[in-house]
Parts: sequence; C-alpha cells; structure tokens
Amino acid sequence: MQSNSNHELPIASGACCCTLQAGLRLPQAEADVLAARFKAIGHPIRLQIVDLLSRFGGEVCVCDVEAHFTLSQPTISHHLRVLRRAGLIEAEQRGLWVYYVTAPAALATLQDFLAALEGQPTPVT
Amino acid sequence: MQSNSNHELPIASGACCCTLQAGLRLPQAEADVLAARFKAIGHPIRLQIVDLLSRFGGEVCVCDVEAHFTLSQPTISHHLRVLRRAGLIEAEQRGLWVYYVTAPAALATLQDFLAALEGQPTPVT
DNA sequence: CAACTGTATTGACATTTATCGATATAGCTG
DNA sequence: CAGCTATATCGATAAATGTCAATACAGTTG
Repeated sequence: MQSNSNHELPIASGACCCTLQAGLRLPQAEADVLAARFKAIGHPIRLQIVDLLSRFGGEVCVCDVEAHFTLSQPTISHHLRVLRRAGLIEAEQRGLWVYYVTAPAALATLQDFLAALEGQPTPVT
Repeated sequence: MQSNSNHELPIASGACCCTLQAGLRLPQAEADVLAARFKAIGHPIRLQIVDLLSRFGGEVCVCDVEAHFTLSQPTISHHLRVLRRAGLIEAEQRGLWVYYVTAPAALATLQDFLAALEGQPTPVT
C-alpha cells in the first residue's frame, strides 16, 4: 500500500549503517545472571567438575573431585565455590564429607537461552 | 548372589570417601574448547551481543552494536574479537562496514554439552 | 590522490582471577 | 576431650581481563 513498506523492519530503509531499530531483548539483570553462570562453567576444570557431578550426582565428595585433577585442595575448593556461587552446583554435608550435586534448574536456564537463539541448527538429540 | 553386589557401581563398597571409580568423560582438548566458548559468552555485554546478532544476523554492523551500549568503540571491538576468536561469531566486510553473524554450529556445541548433562529437567520448549 | 569514515590495534592501567602454602573450622573417633 | 580428617578460608602473587585514549588501517568518495 504505502511507499514505506518496511516500517516494521529493524533496518531503516535509506541509510547504510547504524540504523538497527531494535533494543536489547534481555533485561540487564537477566543477562548478568546468565553471563555469570556461563562464566562459571567457562573454565576447563569447572566444566569437567560439572560434567562429573552430573554423571554421579550425590556420590561425589570433594576428595573425589580432587582425585581427578592435579590441582591443590584449596584450588579445587575455590572452583567449587565459584560454581556454587553461580548457582550451578549445591553442597550437602554428610558427616565429615561434603558431597556436591548439580543444580539442574540453573543449568537449564543456560540451555534455554541457547535454544532461544535464532538461526541455529537443531541440536543433535 | 555374591556379597559384593555393587562391583559395577562407581562407588566402592567398603570405603566412605574418595572412592569414585570413574575418570573424566571429556578429553581435555574438548573441554578446553567448550570452556573457551562458555567463557566468551560469559560476559553480560558479549552475551547481549550474541543475542542481538542471533536476532538480526547479517544486518548488524559494528556501529549498530556500539549503539546498544555505553562503551567505547575499542571496547566493543575487543568484545567482538573475543567472540570471534572463540568461534561464536564471524565477521563479513561489506564496503566500509563490518557485519557480524553468529556461528550456529559453535553455539550448538554448547547446547549439546548442556543437553548431555544428566539429571537435568527437560528444558522448556 | 586527498580527505573522510568505520573498524581494528596498541599501550596503559585498574580490576579480577587462578593458584598455592599456611591456617582455620567442623565433625568424627579413640 | 584430644587428636585426626575433610573441607574451607586467608594471604600472597602472577597472569588474565576490561576499559579507554590514541593511533593505525582499510575502504569510500570527492
């Protein structure tokens, strides 16, 4: 009908640059939480820890984690705290030992964010 | 039959700690790549950039990205480079402008890793 | 080709992070 | 309760990161 048919498109018609007419989709608070979780899992040791806990949840105490790496005990404890503070894992004390489990809901928020990104191929299932 | 019925379990029967009989599932090289990608997206600005590109892939030049944040142009360029070096986004020059798009395959590796974690609820679809 | 423009790089600096040794804490056990 | 053990915290230090101003580079345009 009207000559300006692209008034709904995110790109303005005439100009050639810096014309994207869209704001950010995520509230900053939400982006902060997601980024903090991605950042926590964004370390090789912590990624392996999460993978380990997801396989043997509830059966892995701190010394079990330690046995898988050549890092000192304080360093392992540090990585567990980073994951804990990001909400990705939780601790449960049983007697003298502390067992860790993953926090599935928090991990799911990451998966959901990635799934919501457009233009991706369907993940292998 | 036999008294030691849990010889297949990852937890040894007698002891109480440090008895997990399982190694790491991921080769370190793979964990390194995944962690680097998670780390790259683990920053609020970069997470928003990826989200933006996924929505308007191919239509977003650097100055469009800049317009969404209150950071200097070199800082935006830095974040774009971090994402590029992690393989999560790609650049395409058109004339004087550089347009960025997401790298769906790389993003899918992250989604696949999270999906492969056990003990998670089914993500909302 | 000279000026302009969009983007990348460099250099500097403050902050954060990863790591370890030393020490503290909490819970078990004799 | 005294000693032991598993885990956490503290303090220090080297390395990595985020940010910006200044500058360089590449492509366009007069």
